[in-house]
Amino acid sequence: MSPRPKVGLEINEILEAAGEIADVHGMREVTLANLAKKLNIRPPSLYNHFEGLGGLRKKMAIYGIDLLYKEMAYEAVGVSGEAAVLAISKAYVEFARKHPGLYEATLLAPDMEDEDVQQAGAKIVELSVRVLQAFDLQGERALHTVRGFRSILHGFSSLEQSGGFKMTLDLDESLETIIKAFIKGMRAD
Amino acid sequence: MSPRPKVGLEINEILEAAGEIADVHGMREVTLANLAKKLNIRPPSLYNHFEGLGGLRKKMAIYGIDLLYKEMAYEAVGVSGEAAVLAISKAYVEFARKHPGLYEATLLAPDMEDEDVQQAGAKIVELSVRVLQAFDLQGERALHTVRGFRSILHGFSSLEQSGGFKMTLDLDESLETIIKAFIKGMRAD
DNA sequence: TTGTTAAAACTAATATCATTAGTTAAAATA
DNA sequence: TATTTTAACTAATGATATTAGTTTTAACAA
Repeated sequence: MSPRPKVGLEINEILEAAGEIADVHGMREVTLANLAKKLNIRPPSLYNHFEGLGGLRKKMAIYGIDLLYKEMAYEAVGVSGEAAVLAISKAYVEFARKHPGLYEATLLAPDMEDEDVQQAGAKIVELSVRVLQAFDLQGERALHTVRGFRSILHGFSSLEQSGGFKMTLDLDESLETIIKAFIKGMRAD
Repeated sequence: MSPRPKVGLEINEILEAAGEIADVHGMREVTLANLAKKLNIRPPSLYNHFEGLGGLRKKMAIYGIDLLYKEMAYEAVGVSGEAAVLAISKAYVEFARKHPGLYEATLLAPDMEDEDVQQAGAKIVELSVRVLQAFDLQGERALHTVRGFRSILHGFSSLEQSGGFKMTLDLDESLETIIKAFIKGMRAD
């Protein structure tokens, strides 16, 4: 058997620390220097845990997507139809609000086509598909619906986070109105 | 009067060069070093044209937003109602396709709350408001509609650009279907 | 308990950046 | 032609990511 020395840090502790920096100061401040300082180690030591800064960004993206998925899935239990769609929608934007840095990280992977990143995202798509299946959409229309749903969630969160919505108009009300309208429009033949 | 020496580079030539780098290699490659090399000057000389890398990113964001606005406004002439909404929607995603780097730049301003950045974006919001007015939406519902419309366009473009849509399903058809459904749902009382 | 092994830390060094300071060249206006 | 403003330059600094090679640490086997 191979010895598995448990010395120092677990990858999850590292991602947690990196997530904290990202949430508080933004992804721009997630540098190997800053991360190492927070962990009380030297920057080169981080290379034992991931492949440089790009590797860290990739791992952070997956970490964030997984967390996002978990919160969506949690809110989806025990509800169905429109209520379920609204539930996972709110969970999505709530995640972006609570973890602005990690949400930013989910969009900052060096290569979004990467196998692992795709796989993490696929779970969210799958969840969306399952929730939207309640509306019995036919063939291609079902696929268009999923694309639209994702576009709304992602666009809404991004715009909200970057201060794109200026008006003093309740944001949660906007999201609910938008989602309801989209579903209604998609169901109409 | 103050002499205005025209020597060397115009700010627009610089932004054009920076935009080229961004479109071909991504915003990550837009460094002062790379930009200076492309312009055949030394990196510090760029500080005569903008305030460091942050200043460049801000100017690129505004430059991109302006360009995006122009293309949308161009496609909006001579059409009305749903056709107009579809026209500016297509112009939006087409811009992101033709200028992936500049579109990336529009989201990468160091401070999205910045006065100049806000002002550039306001023109697009205004155009959207004007086009959506054809549907006679009342009060707050009109504002929710604009928010939803922007979310769809931004989300769709971002996801398309980062390879978020995997299925072999026509993208333009998706966009048209999504926009039509959203409008239909918003018009329904 | 003790030796082996693999993981994870370290030091030292390098290359690439952005950035600042101070200086020089160039061109448009008066 | 002289002045003034702009925009280029050189030189230097500090921060960064990254590589190479080495040492320490801790789990496992003997």
